[in-house]
Amino acid sequence: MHSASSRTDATLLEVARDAGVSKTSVSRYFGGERERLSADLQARIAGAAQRLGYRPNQMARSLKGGRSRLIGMLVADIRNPFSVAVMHGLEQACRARGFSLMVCNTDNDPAQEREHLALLAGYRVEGLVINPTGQPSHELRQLADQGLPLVLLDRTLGDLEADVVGLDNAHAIDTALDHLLAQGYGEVLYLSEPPSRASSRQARLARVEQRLGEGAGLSGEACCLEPGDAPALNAAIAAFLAAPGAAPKALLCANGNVTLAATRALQALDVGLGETGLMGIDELDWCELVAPGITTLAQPTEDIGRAAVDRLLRRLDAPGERAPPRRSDYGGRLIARGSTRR
Amino acid sequence: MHSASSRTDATLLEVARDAGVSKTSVSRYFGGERERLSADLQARIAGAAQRLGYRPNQMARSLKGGRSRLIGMLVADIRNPFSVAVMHGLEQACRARGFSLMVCNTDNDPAQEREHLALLAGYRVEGLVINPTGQPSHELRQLADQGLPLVLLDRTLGDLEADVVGLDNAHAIDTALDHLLAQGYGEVLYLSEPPSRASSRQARLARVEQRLGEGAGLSGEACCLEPGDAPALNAAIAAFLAAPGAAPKALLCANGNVTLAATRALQALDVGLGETGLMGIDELDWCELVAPGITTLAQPTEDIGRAAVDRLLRRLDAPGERAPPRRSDYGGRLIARGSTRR
DNA sequence: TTGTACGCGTTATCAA
DNA sequence: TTGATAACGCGTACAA
Repeated sequence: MHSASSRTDATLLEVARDAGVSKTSVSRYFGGERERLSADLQARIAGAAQRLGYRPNQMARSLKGGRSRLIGMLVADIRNPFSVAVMHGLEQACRARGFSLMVCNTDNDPAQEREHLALLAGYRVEGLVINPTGQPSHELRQLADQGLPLVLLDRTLGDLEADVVGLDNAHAIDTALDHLLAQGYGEVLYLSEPPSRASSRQARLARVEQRLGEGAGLSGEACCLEPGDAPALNAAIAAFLAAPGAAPKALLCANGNVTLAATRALQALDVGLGETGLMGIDELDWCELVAPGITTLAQPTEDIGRAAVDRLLRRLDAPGERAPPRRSDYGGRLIARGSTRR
Repeated sequence: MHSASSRTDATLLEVARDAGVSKTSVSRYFGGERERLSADLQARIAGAAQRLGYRPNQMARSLKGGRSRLIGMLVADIRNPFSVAVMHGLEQACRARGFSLMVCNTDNDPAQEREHLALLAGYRVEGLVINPTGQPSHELRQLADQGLPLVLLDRTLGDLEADVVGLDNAHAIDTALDHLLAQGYGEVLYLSEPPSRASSRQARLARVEQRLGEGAGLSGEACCLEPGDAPALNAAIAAFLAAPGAAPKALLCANGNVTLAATRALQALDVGLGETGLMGIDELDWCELVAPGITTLAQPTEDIGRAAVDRLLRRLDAPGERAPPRRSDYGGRLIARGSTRR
């Protein structure tokens, strides 16, 4: 029963010989043209393939046809649940349309990004979905210039010619601030990681500053801190809460990581949630568990994943068209909980 | 600056022509044999490759050489942080040793598992790391019989010839129960998903029942529920807490999912953590946030990932040896928090 | 409906 | 140190 130890896979030719037919027929059988074969041949081929444990060699297949049927994904931080959720949507959409997804994690490291890019290019992925780290690397620009379909998640990247799929940041900020206002909060501290080169952070920050500048019942400030700098975060929050002001105060967090850090900080400062408002962009499964529940704005991650694949395949179907980059924005969903109930 | 829209990658032959050398020399240059080429040739090839934006075609490379340099991973639930953490370790280890990781998510669906298996086999992965769903599929058994190196994460799978890497379940249970005992709890409710075909769940459950049967200061029971059946869970916990008994009571959760569900249930029942003990296997980033912090037993996920790759490559380096399956167990790390402090 | 012959981009073998 | 040539496994004309 156990086969030889050589680990040589059966080839199309072997199947053909075993079945007593030609290579072409076997190729047709596995290439989705079974109808064109006689019932007899089909049975013989199926039998032989079964017997030999034959599997078409994708490498050879894509070498010949030029179609690898592979989509690459570059994700900045695989441990970020948001990235995983998008990846899940992507993968589903890819499979549904006959593609496979090759995922590479860069750990926010430009060197790893370059390395992985070379890898994906080597496997001749037909499209690339990227959750970019910072500046577009030379490798990436080169691929883009070659005309490889590119979709950026959540943020634009320099002047790169690529579609962008992500949250409608201005609308998301409006939704959040309107919610806080409606709940009776008047003073807001917006917490974000440094927006430096991440366009989505810039967009959110800009909208926050615009809204807070307008007045209209809300005032406050924005504060950008390096992720992981807990002391600075604690200090910033403490200062905000200690500052004089009659209106109830609330914290708005730019993403899931910040929400996590801010929740830690509030616990360290022994501040009650709700009394002081807390709200974050990105829904996480623990947000309902931290009493009395943390209000979030959930991103439609599956939609985003699907949209990314759509963009990619649209470009693949119209090769050489060079349509202008397009951006698709999706709205978030407000999940109100106790942390914004006074 | 912009290249043609055709998306045809430069080939080795084109580089050779542009550089005025032979294919062989270019192949040597990119195949890691640069030392054997004269400085002049090296420079000419480098220039031409640069100019043309050449990237070796992995497909063709692996077609010829038979080495795809690909490791496949099949994960049952990509949204499980434990899986992601292991995947992270795997990926690092793969890269460090010149391999790439192709990850497929099965969403616990046997049909998807089969499909993805066919895919990975098609790309001629040289090894497979699997977080199995249930019964070994026919496809999987076939690959194993062919001698494809296989590593199972966390659970054995029927009589499949494969290495297994995971937690030392008996030791983990002992650590957990000893901790609960030391903290003064005497009555334990062990919560798990149905162990049906998952060997690690069986192992944990068996050890729990053995220990609870021994007495030695601990008594209690085990309760297996379908994931997501919140009403049943609430009822089970309520019954446990209502039952007469002098000793302080504690819940022990078999994995992260169960911990999440149990935490929800305890909140619904308005039970204070600590007063009633709560402890879970698997560390999650929110466990410290749910007041007063949830005690966990963290799995050494990165170690597990690395070990899996080690096993795989060891078999790859000794082809045809058919060493007997081997199992590697790793110890967990206790993270004591307020939920087990009375 | 079935088979023959060639090429995809690369590496390996052998000769110079 | 270099180069010519034959595979690798498959798809796809084209011919029968």
